[in-house]
Amino acid sequence: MTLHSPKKRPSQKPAAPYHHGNLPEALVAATIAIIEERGVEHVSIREAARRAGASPAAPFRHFANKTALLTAVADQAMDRLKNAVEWAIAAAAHEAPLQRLEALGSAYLRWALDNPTHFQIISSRSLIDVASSERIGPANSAIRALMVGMLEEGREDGSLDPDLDIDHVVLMTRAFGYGLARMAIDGHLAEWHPSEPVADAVPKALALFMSLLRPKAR
Amino acid sequence: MTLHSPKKRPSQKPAAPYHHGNLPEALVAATIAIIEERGVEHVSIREAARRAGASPAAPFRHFANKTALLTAVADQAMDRLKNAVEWAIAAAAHEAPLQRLEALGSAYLRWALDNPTHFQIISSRSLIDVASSERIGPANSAIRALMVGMLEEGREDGSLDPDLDIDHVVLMTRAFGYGLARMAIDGHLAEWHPSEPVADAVPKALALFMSLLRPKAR
DNA sequence: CGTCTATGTAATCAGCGATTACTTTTTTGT
DNA sequence: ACAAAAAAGTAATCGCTGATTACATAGACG
Repeated sequence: MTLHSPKKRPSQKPAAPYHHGNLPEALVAATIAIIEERGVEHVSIREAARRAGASPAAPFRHFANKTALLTAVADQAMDRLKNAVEWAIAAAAHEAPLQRLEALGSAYLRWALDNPTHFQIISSRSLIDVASSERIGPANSAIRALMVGMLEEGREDGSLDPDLDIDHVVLMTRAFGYGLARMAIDGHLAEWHPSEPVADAVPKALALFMSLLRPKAR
Repeated sequence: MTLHSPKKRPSQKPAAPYHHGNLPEALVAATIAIIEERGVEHVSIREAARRAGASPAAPFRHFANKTALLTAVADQAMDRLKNAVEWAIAAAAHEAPLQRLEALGSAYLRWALDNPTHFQIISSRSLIDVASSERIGPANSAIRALMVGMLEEGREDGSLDPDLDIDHVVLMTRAFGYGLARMAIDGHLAEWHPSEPVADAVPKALALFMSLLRPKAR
């Protein structure tokens, strides 16, 4: 006890400094882990704080409430979905417009099935607050704009019936894709269509839908 | 205090007998009221018990847990949806098969928009336990069977492309209808398609979808 | 160096789902 | 008719939750 440095904390491990360093990110990561382990309905602020090594009240310094925390998770998830979609479109850049639309739908559905918990969060409107997010609304608008562009192109080159109102085609397409993803993730699909594994039925349904969009042989 | 009847309870009002009479039903009704007032995520067993005039523990004599209570609500809601759909089909009994399918879809969507809270409950797979319900699974199967019947009829009379696989058409149709209903109820539709009131967009999207199902002019 | 601010904690509140032990009523068998 | 059993209620309690308040500490910055 003579020449030892007069540190107040002689313990070996760094022993959790008073300030975490990056608590917000740690909380988001912990929340994602909870969701993946136990489902989105079991998320609790206190558990996230526990995992991040903070007190139960600490999260409230960074997130006004539980909704804000989950909205931060949703923001991150939405970025990933948007990236997945944009990457798939870029890979299909040389194809016909309705092929690219199908690629978009395929990427959307694949991402949803691969990341069901993230999909549930960005889809929820009771757990998150879309209005207070800076990413979710714009990302959805961007995806919609891509769809509109492809459909307009398809109308010009004759691969889409020119009488169709594009706004409603976009809505119909989104309703189909969203409904299919939710059915698959929430378990409705397995109940409704038990004859086939979900992973097989989803792309088949998408292909069928796209085939209806194209002009029939005449 | 002499000739009065020796009743133990001389109070004027019946004063809440020890046994409620029909607590299960009262709890289901109270739960529905809570859902409609404050949303499905604010349902609590204790609040339902309070409204039914029972102690916080009383509900557990009739429902094993919160899920069981909400499943009872869902059972009742599913009956109503099934009735709405069957009534609409009966009213269209004289029409062509794809017209009847559209009538089914229209009734489904109208019921969903008119009863958003009930729709949310029967659609949820985290709040209720479909496997332990005696109504939900069969009702869904019945609706699916109606759709299959109409589509088979449509294939025979030439109003549906005979190459289409009916199982996948049914799945696609259900995904579209379910997705559209959820988008409308959860608020996605207003975000995605802001140019038009939800109540206008839904039937238009349905009509558009049905038009794709019919053979094109050739 | 000293102060201000950001970030953390402890203590507390009301509400929740669920369980246990106990009480009261109704049903039922003889 | 009546006692025993079953059904239906209650009170008290547990551990958990979201959120708030008052206080403590660390870091940033003049």
